[in-house]
Amino acid sequence: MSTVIFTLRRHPEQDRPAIVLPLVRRTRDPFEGLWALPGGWLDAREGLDATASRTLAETTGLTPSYLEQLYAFGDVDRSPTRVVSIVYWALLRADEVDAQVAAHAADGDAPENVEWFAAAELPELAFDHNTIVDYALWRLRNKVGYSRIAHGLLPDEFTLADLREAYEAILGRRLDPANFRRQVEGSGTLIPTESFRTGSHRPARLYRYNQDVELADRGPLARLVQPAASAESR
Amino acid sequence: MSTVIFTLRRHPEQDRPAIVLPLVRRTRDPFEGLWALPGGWLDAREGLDATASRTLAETTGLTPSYLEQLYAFGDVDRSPTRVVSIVYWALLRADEVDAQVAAHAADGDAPENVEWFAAAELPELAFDHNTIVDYALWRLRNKVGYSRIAHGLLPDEFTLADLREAYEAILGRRLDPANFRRQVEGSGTLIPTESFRTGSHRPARLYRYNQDVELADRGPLARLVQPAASAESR
DNA sequence: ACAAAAGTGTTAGTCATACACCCATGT
DNA sequence: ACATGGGTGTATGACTAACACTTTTGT
Repeated sequence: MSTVIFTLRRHPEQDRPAIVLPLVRRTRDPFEGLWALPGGWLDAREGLDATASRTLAETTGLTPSYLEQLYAFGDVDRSPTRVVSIVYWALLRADEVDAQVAAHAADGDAPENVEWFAAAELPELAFDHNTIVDYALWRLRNKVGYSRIAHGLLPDEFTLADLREAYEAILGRRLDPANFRRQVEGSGTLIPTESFRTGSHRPARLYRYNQDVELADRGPLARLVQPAASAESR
Repeated sequence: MSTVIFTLRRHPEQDRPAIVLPLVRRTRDPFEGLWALPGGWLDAREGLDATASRTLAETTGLTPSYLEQLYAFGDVDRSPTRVVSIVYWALLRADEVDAQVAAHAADGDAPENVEWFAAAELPELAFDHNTIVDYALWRLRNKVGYSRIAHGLLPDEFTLADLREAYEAILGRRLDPANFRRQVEGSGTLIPTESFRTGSHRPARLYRYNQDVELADRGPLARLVQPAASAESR
């Protein structure tokens, strides 16, 4: 069981955010010393989703805003000892990650052997994890085109530019601000607030996500899959 | 490991084809007597795709024209003894199924405890298999909208009406023949032949699928997943 | 001749894209 | 004042859906 965890990070020198994900350095064979996806072993008394949530919390200390099964990998040659690995992928809100990282830095108890990498510039990973990340990114890119999933990367309140930059980071290309505004406003998923973000140039209106709308349509799986995210009802 | 196997069947009394799938009657607890998806156990020396192909062949005696992993189900309450089941779904060409069924009928060695059911009128199934079939149908419906997957249900040569009826069976609604023709002709996946199917009214041109085009874009998984269908290169 | 499916043409509506333009703010 | 991002307006082309129409066969 492994999880590809995505969030958005704004590099200090750059002005545009990028997709980043946490990796864990392996401390034993096989692939000792290489970076790998965080994961854990399936507990006999635990559902698959619950296991993914748990291992994710153990790595990042956070609850994902979105969690979905990616694929089950089980080729005989993917590891010296053939292992079937069920892989999930998740989105974390950028603000929660920042808060968590800051808290760790203050306490001096940053998790050992965990590091965040830009998804576009990954090193060689253990097992078939490079392929797995590629597939997760592909799924994310596809899904952003027909769902509201990008909101899973943003805080409660955000500007249209924030949202657009999230889309741009995922898709890897610039979007027309004017057209983007109309599309997203017409989708009925945004609730405008009366607040504005000031600081540079003309203030931008802050929006809030309409929690009545699911981030993604999971079809007949929706009633089966109940992530422990009852915290964010509405 | 289970597989949802779809094919198209034209009922004698009806003129339109419908989606059907084979089920196996359980001969032991749990759920003895109920119908269930065909499946088998994972072999230690076998990849997941290979296992799906094998169990599919054991049930139908056929090689699928399309095979894709559906989902890994592993809720603790899905079975008295909690089992993680990796489920695949597959498409079979209608003509191959007909030939196989006819051969069995002639030999009198029709497989025991296997029966084909219309996907729209399933009985109560064992485990969570009703949900699994619903999900497979949902995936099929979605996929038919952005891929050429419906060709996996058809023989080498087919008319546009055949193809349209396959789409209609999957989507559950009628399509405009004129618009359907233009869309599919413009997609570049069809090769017209010089043959026509006669028999009723004006003869219809037969087409052939362009094997250079994949039935569906599998993204970064494409190079990993190599179904043993090298028979149909070109 | 007529019914029915094969196949062509035409039109209206919707949507994505490009881009010109005005608005409001910090410097 | 002016640069810059916020926000509005508008034209164009692509694609979808609806449907009238012609063609070709079997009966």
